[in-house]
Amino acid sequence: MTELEKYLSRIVNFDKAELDEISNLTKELTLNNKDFFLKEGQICNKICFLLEGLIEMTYIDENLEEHIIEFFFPNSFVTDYVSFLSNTKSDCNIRAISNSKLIYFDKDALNKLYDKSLNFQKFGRLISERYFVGFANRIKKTKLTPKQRYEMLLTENPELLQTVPQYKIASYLGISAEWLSKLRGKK
Amino acid sequence: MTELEKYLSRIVNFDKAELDEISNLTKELTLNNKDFFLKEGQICNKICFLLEGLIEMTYIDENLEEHIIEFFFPNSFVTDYVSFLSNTKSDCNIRAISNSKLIYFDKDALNKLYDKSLNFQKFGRLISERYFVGFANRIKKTKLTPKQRYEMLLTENPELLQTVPQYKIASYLGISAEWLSKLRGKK
DNA sequence: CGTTCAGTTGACTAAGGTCAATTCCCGTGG
DNA sequence: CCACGGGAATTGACCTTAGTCAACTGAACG
Repeated sequence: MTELEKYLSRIVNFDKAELDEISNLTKELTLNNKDFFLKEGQICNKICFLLEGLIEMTYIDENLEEHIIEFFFPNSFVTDYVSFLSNTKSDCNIRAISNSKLIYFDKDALNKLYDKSLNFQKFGRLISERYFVGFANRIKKTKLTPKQRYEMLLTENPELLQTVPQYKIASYLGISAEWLSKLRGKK
Repeated sequence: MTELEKYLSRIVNFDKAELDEISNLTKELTLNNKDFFLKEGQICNKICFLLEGLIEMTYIDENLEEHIIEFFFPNSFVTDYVSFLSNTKSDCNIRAISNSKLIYFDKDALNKLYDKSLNFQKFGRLISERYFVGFANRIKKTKLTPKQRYEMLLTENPELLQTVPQYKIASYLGISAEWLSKLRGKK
């Protein structure tokens, strides 16, 4: 059983034939460090599953400043789901920040799948729901102060601080790199 | 055709029988100003459709401070979708802030529906996706400064400032009521 | 008319940003 | 093995934004 199949099986109770059908749709993709998976202005028409490596998703605001909005780790889906769903140009960049191996579905393939059976529809629904729960929690965290957000990251995701340079963490938390450094020093 | 049916028809191409089936599952609910639809600690097992009135969703942080995370307007769905989906206790309050009329589905009814046909699964998926797009945009906005968030609200949703008291707007924006007042004065 | 609660205003304070200088780390070429 | 060059992190001085608290205004409603 592949990593993708393991992951999927935890979400929906697919039978062997269904898993095969999904696996047959996937294509492989290799990204080197700093390669883009998606550039601002493109429409995202893929959903990726990250096998190994590390990916960042950034957003460019109206002042042309780039903010990290998400890190993606192996065994999770990588996509600009908003662009994907609404078929609109992405305002995000998605970029490998270490050499990465992925597999992906493209949109047409996925939509065909959805129309094929209840289980596949259910799968699509559950993917959305998972994404959604993650984002909803993010919104709640934004009501915290930067310092609280940093402390929460420390307890929930300490390994992130080892694997990602500090200025990227700062961007993710929405604070300046200098201030993050000062926060860390204060301990 | 009811408002709900109109709304649904814009999402999925249901036939008459399907729409009837959905409508038959709904129950009516009236909330007076300040009545709760959901209290912290409860599991949300309903999805409501707001017919008239105004609803707020708030979140109580670890310092026991209450923050508004969403306003709901007529012809939209009202639920703590996270609690609903993951079957966990909500950390949110959902409360009418004017007299409101709603109809709702409960979870069991909806799940039965989902298993009935592809179109209903699709409906569930699309509901999630819509919710999701809304939340994703919220996350991007949190990278802006409070002032920028206020200005964005002004241009995108000016009527909100008429219908909702200012201290609630401040809570929604994540700033103090005094500071919002000062921002407004500076124009 | 008082009460009450939302909104405003001002003085003060604290959190966090900005800029610049410095140091640290690490890879690369000699 | 060393020198140096560049990006990341730290530190300090200074500034801006926003929070806090308290006093005041103002409208709404009995």
